[in-house]
Amino acid sequence: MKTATTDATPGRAEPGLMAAVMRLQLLVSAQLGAITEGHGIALADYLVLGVIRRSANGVASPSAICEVLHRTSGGMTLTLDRLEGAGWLARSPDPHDRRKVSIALTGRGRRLAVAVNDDLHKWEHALDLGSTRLRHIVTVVDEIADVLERPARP
Amino acid sequence: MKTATTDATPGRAEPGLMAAVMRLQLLVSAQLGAITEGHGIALADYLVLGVIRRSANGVASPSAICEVLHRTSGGMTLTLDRLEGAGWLARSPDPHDRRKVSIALTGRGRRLAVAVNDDLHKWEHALDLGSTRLRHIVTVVDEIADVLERPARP
DNA sequence: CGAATTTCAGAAGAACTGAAATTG
DNA sequence: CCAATTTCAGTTATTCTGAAATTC
Repeated sequence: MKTATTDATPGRAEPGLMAAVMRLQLLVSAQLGAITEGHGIALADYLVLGVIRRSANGVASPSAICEVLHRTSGGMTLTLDRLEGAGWLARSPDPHDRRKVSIALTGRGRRLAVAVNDDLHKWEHALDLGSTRLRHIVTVVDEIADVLERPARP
Repeated sequence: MKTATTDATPGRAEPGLMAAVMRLQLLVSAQLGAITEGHGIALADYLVLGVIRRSANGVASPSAICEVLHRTSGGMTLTLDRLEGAGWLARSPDPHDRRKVSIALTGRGRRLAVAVNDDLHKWEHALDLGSTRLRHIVTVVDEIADVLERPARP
């Protein structure tokens, strides 16, 4: 019976999408983190600002942010408290449904997010990939993400 | 002249390698985390096992692991304590240089790592990308990682 | 003695879980 | 009354920082 192990060979046997993506993830986290820290914000916190900035009308609800970033509501409250305290975002009550809260960036928050974003673009350019190549890469990355995003088949 | 501003338009203006990679990162973390948790180990801890398993002779030093995973030595000591306590790895003194310590997986640790790896492969297959397409994707991901890995030009 | 490697002690910060409060 | 949304309280687990110990 040999069906037990899928991979008995010690060396690398398959392409290994996961290993590749994990390696990319570690490198990206380290470098993006360095960029955001340079602006005085943690990567995880910048992601929150980014989600808000990219939301419709620049406004998002806490629960929507939770869903995108895979975080819990309780933890997000703390994070939003911190970011609000830093003056990067503001809460405001939803006029139509008073259970809800709208989160929007403040001027400072938007400026920070844009500044970080600009650095990211510079960083991309410094990679010195051709723009054609860049577009191709982005297409492929988006493709993987699309596949991962579609609901796991039941 | 259009080269000046990076992004004045509200909508999406550029490919945005970073946004794409970040999205991928979030999706991958969530799904890989779910897989490792299913085996009773956190993703971060599994990464440590993975680094050891893929090291030469299946042996690594704490500092080498730190470098790969961008962690501090103090923190790694705690992590190794935990993983050793769980019976997944073992420390042994280096015979040539007694300042050093060698970390190797135990049988249980290796079995766990292999089991997780098998699940990752199944998961990859379930994505149902053609194997040609898969190889292409891996190639592209590796290419980005290679670019990021080479020292930031001075 | 200076450098390298690991570990220890203490602390901080972030996130989660479960329950409570408010509103639809 | 039930569901949805956010917040609160308490806890837990993980990591970091800085210094100490050992050895080259």
